[in-house]
Amino acid sequence: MALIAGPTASGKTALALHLAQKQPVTIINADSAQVYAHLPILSAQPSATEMATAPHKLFGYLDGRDTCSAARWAQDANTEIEQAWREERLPLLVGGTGLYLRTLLYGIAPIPEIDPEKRRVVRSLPTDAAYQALQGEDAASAAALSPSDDSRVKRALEVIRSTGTSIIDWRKRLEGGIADKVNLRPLILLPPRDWLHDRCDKRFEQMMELGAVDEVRSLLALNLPADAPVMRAIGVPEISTMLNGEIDRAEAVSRGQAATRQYAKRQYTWFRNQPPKDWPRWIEALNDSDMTQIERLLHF
RNA sequence: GCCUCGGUAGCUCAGUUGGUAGAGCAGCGGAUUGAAAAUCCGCGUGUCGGUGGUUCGAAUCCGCCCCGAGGCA
Repeated sequence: MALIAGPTASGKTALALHLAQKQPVTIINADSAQVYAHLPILSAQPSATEMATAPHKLFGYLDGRDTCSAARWAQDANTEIEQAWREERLPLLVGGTGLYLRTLLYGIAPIPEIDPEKRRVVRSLPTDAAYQALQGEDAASAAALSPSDDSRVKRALEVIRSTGTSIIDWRKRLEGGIADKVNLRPLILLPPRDWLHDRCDKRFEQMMELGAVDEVRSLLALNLPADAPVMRAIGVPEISTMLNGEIDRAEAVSRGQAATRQYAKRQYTWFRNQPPKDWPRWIEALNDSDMTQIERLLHF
């Protein structure tokens, strides 16, 4: 199994398509926004033409009413990997969601599904109230978190309320990882920041030209819950604000570009520090002339 | 040509009676265990347009010059 990871706009898709010319592969999406069906443009899914050149899996396969999760994706990815093997194709994972990839490879705590009603109650709490509750119900977790870390505070609270066990105890076990069952050939793209920023800026402008606004308009018409993950994909809040008439197009573009750069930076930090040290890092801008060398790194 | 206003961080701007400067945004570093394109933590990065002067001390006061906007001609 091969793996290409790196920040947004680092050229992962182009690289994957190039590699797909070299040997039979199944390209498997490892990006948490590209799993949803409603934002092919804004989430930067490969185009239909691109997808026609090789089997593509887990792109746009979920409805926005669904909520993906690291564990859900890892399970689906595992299924696709095994299917690819049966077809004698190399699974080629491509994406920028570090947590998803980590879960697939190294597993995750076996926490049961959260009671939906308890989740609803927890999520409706203001952050400080949730933190106060957590201090009372799971002091150890509370002590380990920043009181303003809304999503982690609420996750810890829903876990203690739904399972009766602290998330700290759950996390003593990791289950489901496939790292020791696969021959992994990973590559991390960490191109120069200036180059990446430039590509982030151009990419968002291009998305606007390709119809991102219509895409968001259609998404809004579905009236999905405000906390649906697809609703907070980069560009959705910015373009929604524009459609409300609060900002003009130029401002929406500039905010969308900034959000893209900030996201790329977070991914950069993740991929620089979280993956094993022995995973190769490609730190140059991605050029056609480097392809031979990259193929060698990935054992193509 | 004269008058007025402005020139302080990458951008938009604060800066009280003179004590070598600080906000927002952007940016940078970090965290990340079932919403992760989320969430959170940390960090001012500066010849205060230039130059001469007053002063123990000037972003702040004075002179001259440069640049930008507007007004009068």
